[in-house]
Amino acid sequence: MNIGDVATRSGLPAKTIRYYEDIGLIKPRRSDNGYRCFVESDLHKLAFLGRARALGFTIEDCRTLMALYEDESRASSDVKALAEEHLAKITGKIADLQAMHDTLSELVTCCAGDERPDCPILQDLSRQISRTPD
Amino acid sequence: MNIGDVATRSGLPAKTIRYYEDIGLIKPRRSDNGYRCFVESDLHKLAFLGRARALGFTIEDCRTLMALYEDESRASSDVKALAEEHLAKITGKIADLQAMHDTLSELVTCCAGDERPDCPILQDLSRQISRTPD
DNA sequence: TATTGACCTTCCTCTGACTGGAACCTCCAT
DNA sequence: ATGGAGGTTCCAGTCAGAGGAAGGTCAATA
Repeated sequence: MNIGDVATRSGLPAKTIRYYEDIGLIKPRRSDNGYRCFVESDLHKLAFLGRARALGFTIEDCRTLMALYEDESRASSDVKALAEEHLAKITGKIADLQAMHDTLSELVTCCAGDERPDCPILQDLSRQISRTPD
Repeated sequence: MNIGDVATRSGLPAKTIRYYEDIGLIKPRRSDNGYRCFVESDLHKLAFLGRARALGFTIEDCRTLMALYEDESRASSDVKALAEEHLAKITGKIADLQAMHDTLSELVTCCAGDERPDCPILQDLSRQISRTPD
């Protein structure tokens, strides 16, 4: 298989696949003409990577996950620990975004959104900061 | 005020303040010794930027918000539109993260997390992808 | 006066995970 | 012979700074 076929079947852009080879996540063979020559196991790895990335794992996490996947003697606790750590990060991000959302949506609700300049959004952003006491 | 004072009072790192000058968000004067010389209005702008960034607005959004803030004849609808656009992006990100969270937390729940290699997380990541039909 | 240490300056590189583009090569069909 | 669709490498850019090196400045102290 050439890279185009693998891109189609894995759903990953060819650029991304080349990048994954660059950073050592996959090691496809080469044909005599220099083209990358993918076999089913390469495709399988790429699909694995694609799904792990879709779950928000970093590339380094993916590297670890692949290593665990290929290690027949792994302990599932190692996988679970990695996933839980990642889950905690996701939870944190959601909380951050939710806080932004809440603040912003309240400001948006308060803003008339008409042709006048008065705007609670700008007012909030420009709140006076505490001065140093004289 | 030197940059250290402004950093303390605005809560922004000095590096960030220099960067904001670099990209033209602020234009502090210089003292004879070459030091940046900040006045209250610079501090006010930095606080504005800090809050806008804390709400997740991009730097370019911040640039626009500052321009609107300084434009006495702005229409609040312009501010509101920008905020609503940003709010929609936040909402989208939350949904994406929530989907990851849901999937991942289910997988984590299903994983025994012991010394055995069997792991539903890895199983899910390595699901066979559909083959091209023969 | 010399020196210390805190503070300031610019400049350069690095981050993550790609994406876009240029310049060039290869294959297959016409 | 040519055209177009694929493939290749390499370089630069993204975003919003962070980290660090090399050096200048200032105020206080010995």
